[in-house]
Amino acid sequence: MALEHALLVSLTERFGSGYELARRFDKSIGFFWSATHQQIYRVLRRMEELGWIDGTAVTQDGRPDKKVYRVSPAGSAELARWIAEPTEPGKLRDELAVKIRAAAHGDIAAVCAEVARHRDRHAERLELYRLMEKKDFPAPDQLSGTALHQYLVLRGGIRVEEGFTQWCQEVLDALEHTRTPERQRRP
Amino acid sequence: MALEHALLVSLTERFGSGYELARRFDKSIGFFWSATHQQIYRVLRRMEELGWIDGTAVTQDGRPDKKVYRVSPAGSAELARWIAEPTEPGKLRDELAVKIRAAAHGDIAAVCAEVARHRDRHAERLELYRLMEKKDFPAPDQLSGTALHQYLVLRGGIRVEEGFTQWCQEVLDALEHTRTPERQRRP
DNA sequence: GTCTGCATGTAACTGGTTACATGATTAT
DNA sequence: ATAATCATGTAACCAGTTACATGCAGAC
Repeated sequence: MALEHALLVSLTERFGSGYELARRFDKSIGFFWSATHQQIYRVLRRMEELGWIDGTAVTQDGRPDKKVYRVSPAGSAELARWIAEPTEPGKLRDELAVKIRAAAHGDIAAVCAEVARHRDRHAERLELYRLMEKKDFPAPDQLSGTALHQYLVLRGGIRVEEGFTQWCQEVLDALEHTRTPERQRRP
Repeated sequence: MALEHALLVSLTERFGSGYELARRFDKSIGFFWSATHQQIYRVLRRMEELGWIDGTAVTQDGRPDKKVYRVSPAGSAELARWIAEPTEPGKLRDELAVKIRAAAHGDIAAVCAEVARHRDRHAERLELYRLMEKKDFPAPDQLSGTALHQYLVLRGGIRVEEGFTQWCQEVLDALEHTRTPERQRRP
């Protein structure tokens, strides 16, 4: 049920249309909770039915009409309620781990290539996040409120990506070591 | 599509019934890819239709009959094919991050409690994984084959849980610091 | 004249969860 | 008695993805 509430957060801070929300999701919130525009439209409709948000049709010229949503008092209450409610830590789901575990039943060289690819992807993400950290939060000690919370989530992303890149490297080292054990010790 | 292949791995190493697979999933593979027994039964049926596995009804006395599955040559081929196929790094989905991001719109004390709870859960998992590491893999340098791959996946779990516990602590420190900033400096 | 951006939508499908049912055996 | 374990299943549901459709505006 987090998508609804992620949208409530986004709309609380700035009202907008489904399209705009989908674009916002490509940044910040989308790093840890993503959704396609179809899913967003559907959820917005349901949220409007529930009375959590109010939609207003806005006619535009030169552009398609749009429907702008605002959080209702009921929506704010729901968000506050949800925040205080305990959540189960979600389970991990990593296909790469399944492949590593399955490596003995296939081509180990291919698994290595795959792990290297993932390592590079995670390293890229990590670099992006570190750039954002430097640029958007140069003085983290002085942060408070929403800016602080945004920073803390970004820190989470950084830690996760660090963990993944390091793990991929560890796996690569171990797998390649067993593939060519003698060569490692030659002068 | 990873559940099918996780089941193929499990069945390749030891044949078994749906029930047994579900129980195995509670350990090892289940740490990074879990499934309910209903989902497993359904997927097994589909896999049998595809010819990846062969099921044999086994009558037991004193216990309910069961259906034991074995991987067919086609199943082995499919597993090998899948292993070599590239996969997209899956997106993160963490509700806790959404809550932290939303903290300004609700009760920050409740968010702190939630973060502390998650930190403890992750710390428990971490301890469990470290125990498994010590007990099941006392000499990781000598590992090879499936045992090595199991170990490497466990290492991933350890890194992830380390990252999460540390992140939760960082968030807690930051949030509690802003709640009572003056008291931190009193003698 | 083709491509990108804005803006929304339907339909079909996949993957997974929740709730419930059955029925025997063994352990407390 | 009653609870847990073994073993499988149906049905309904929820969340999310993929594919496709529409149509105009502005840029190249």
